[in-house]
Amino acid sequence: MGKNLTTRGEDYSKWYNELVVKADLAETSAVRGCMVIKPYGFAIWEKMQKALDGKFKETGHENAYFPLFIPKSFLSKEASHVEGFAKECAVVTHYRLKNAADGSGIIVDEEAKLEEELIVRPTSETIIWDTFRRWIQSYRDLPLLINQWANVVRWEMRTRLFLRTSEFLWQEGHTAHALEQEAIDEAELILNLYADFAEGYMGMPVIKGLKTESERFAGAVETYCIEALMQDGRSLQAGTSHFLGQNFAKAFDVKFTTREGKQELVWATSWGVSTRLMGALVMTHSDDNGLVLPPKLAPIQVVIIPIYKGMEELEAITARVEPLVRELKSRDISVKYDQRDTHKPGFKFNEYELKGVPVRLAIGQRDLENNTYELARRDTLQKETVQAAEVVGRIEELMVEIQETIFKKASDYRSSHMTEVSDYAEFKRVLDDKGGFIAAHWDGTAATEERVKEETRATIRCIPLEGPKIPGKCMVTGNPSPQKVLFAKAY
RNA sequence: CGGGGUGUAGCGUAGCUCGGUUAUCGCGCCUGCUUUGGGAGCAGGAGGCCGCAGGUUCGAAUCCUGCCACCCCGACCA
Repeated sequence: MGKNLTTRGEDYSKWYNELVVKADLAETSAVRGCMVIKPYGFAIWEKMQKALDGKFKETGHENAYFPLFIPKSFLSKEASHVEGFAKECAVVTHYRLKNAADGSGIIVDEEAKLEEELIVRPTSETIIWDTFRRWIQSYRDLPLLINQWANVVRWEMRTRLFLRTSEFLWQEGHTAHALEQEAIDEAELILNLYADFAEGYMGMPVIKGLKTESERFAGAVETYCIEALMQDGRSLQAGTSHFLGQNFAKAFDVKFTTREGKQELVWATSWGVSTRLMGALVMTHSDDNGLVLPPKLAPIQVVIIPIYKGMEELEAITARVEPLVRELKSRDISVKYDQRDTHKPGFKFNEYELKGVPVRLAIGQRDLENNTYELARRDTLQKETVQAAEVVGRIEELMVEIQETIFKKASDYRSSHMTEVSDYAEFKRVLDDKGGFIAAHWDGTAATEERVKEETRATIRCIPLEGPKIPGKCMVTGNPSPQKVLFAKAY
């Protein structure tokens, strides 16, 4: 473990990569663009999964699982969908290997060529809608609210741990509805669910909005998104929820019989969040000492570190700690008592700070004599000495306080990096000097959006759903604009 | 796929311009003793096809050719 996590600003990307590796979340793998998620990182992902899955179930969704492979012909059934994903698909062409005749090793057996190539799913709309056609006959089968936890593969040119890997884990929801408005309501329900999760669990403030046409999901009529601001002033798309209209119903011929006996196409949504949220979590809260995890997602919420000389002292400390561990566990607080004799307390302090454990509790001879504990909180690095009788209550308070404090800190950062501008010169100046979100008027055309992107590398992150909608004039062309939109450099 | 860069122990590196004993240093790892309230100290030890293949040479980490891999900047993207 080094002390050199301090390069933020100068080289944020390097800082991020080192942090992910040193905090034991993940590492690059031997497979191009893929990563290995390590046990500590996966434990955080599992907490995210559990919280999200609970929310999906509360709102009537059910989990299912669909194939990893998609026949090439399925993908091409929806025109804009295939166009959006064609350039980044891994393709299975053969099903057998053999020993090379010249003994040089294993080669692909050309005789085992598939008649139809299989695509490793980049997303599952097509395979799922092919299935939905058989599941949906009548209005009684609707709405159909399905989610799947899965891995997908997108062969990106450039990858970054968690933020963009060739293979990633996610959940993808796919729903079918009898009425257009029902599907729109579903897409918005999920958008709000994602935002509540991001803010309530991750402590990460997000902006809910609509994507512009050019940023829209391939095959969607409307794409809703949540956008979060990272500490280097760039925006990260943290989740999307799509209203698909009847595009996939048409492509896969999914019709149902209405109450009146008529045949109609169903209305659809799809939505997803991925392990990218792990990257967002790291980039939102971490500091130069390492990760800062929100208590609601921390695999270890409290770590207890004994400070002792000799086995007798350790035994005395352990005798006092064990009932405390039981008490904390009974209150659903995850606690680790680290009595390894192979590392000194100072080493452990730094290790758990690096890993973002919200609360550290230290106990030594001094505390045994005074009947106290030393509590240290990760978010502010403040220490306090607490009487033994009050320690459980104080820890419970801290779980809430830390969750609130880091959310507030991230919110304050975002507020201070949200700038309203009225002209293009000011826009460029703010973008260069400060970064963050910039609210500006836009004439609604793809041409203007493209021009801004080329000239400044900033893109329209979203058209915000909330806040004032005051008309004005486009900062570039001067043409009328119904409301300001949010620009930022993005990941 | 375009432009730039780097491959030396688990990680980070020196050496390469100008070829020459046993390949440098730090972290980590192993053993022992002493330590333990903020990343321990001392002593000893293990670990290398110097990215791969070929060439030049008495001799190659170092020079030449080819290949491969990775990183950064673009284009692409959750």
